[in-house]
Amino acid sequence: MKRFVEVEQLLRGRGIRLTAQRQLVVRRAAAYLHFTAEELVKNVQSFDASVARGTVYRTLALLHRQGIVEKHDFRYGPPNYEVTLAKAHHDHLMCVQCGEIIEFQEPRVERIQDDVVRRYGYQLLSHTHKLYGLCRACQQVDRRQARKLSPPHLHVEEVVA
Amino acid sequence: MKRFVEVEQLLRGRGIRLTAQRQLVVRRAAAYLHFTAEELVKNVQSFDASVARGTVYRTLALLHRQGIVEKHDFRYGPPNYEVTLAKAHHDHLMCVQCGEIIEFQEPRVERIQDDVVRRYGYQLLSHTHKLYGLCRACQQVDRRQARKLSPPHLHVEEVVA
DNA sequence: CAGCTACTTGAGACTGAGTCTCAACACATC
DNA sequence: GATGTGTTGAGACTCAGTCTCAAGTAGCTG
Repeated sequence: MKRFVEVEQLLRGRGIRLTAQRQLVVRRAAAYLHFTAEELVKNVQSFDASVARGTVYRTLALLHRQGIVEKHDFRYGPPNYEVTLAKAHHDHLMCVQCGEIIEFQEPRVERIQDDVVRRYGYQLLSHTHKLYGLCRACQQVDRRQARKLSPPHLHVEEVVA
Repeated sequence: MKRFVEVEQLLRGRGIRLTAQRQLVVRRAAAYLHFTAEELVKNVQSFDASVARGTVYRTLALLHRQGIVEKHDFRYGPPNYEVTLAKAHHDHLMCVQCGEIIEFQEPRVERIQDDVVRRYGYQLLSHTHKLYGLCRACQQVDRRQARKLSPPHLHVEEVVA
């Protein structure tokens, strides 16, 4: 099932009005793994130029409040958003050269976190765990850079379904 | 030994000019555990109002390039900076209510990270691991909130030495 | 110490990302 | 179709951060 259908059902179920603009924003957002707010604005406007920037931001905030999208502050540039509905919790590994983002799961880390939090008497609400490095391809590009070769490869990120 | 002395020695050793403005910025930065760029601007200007905002940002960028300060994107608000010179690596636990930040070390997590990175063929360069929750005091404030009691406590953060 | 060069600074314009305001519009319900 | 509430587009605004540039300063060299 396409991801945006679930999101739309959820919103409707909560009595939230699903206007044409909101549908477009939801569908475009669901088509990407990770995106910045401005990327989403451009993408939405390429389908319907009359949708205002403010509307995209508002809808994004709405989805965030509803727990449907998550906001990630990767270093380097503005925050990334991600539609996480019906997705298991995961953390991120990012290539600082080409920007590829890999999602990983590590239950062992989650257990250690509980330890840490207990140690300081905190109540854990959420966490972020981000690893930054070079992907295999970029490590090679780096090595070839001395010889000034090809530009870094690109990762196309649009989800097919 | 005061922290800023080390920083100043390091900069001089690398042939970087230590102007009066830079000294002031370094000293004020070293006086805090965590601070935002704008906080630092205000703090520096309270000692010498003639120092321009741009100079503070420039010096902060210089210290960052020199590996002396680290930048942390906590959610909620602009990024925090931290003078990390001669400080062991650590991660952060933050109270989302009062903003207290605790630094913790967890070698076990570092080992698991190496696993993850190997699994995807990456070369690890750095990482951030942030836990968000409620500190002991704020958990209690939360419980009392139904009865509308005292405002949240404050954490004074200036370092004494 | 005068002259030269390179670096640094203050002031303020500029930018990008995000928020706010408000009049116009759309929708759901009666 | 009247009414009330929620949503939208347009554009002004804010805030953090960057850039530009003329003026100032430091560190040589002779």
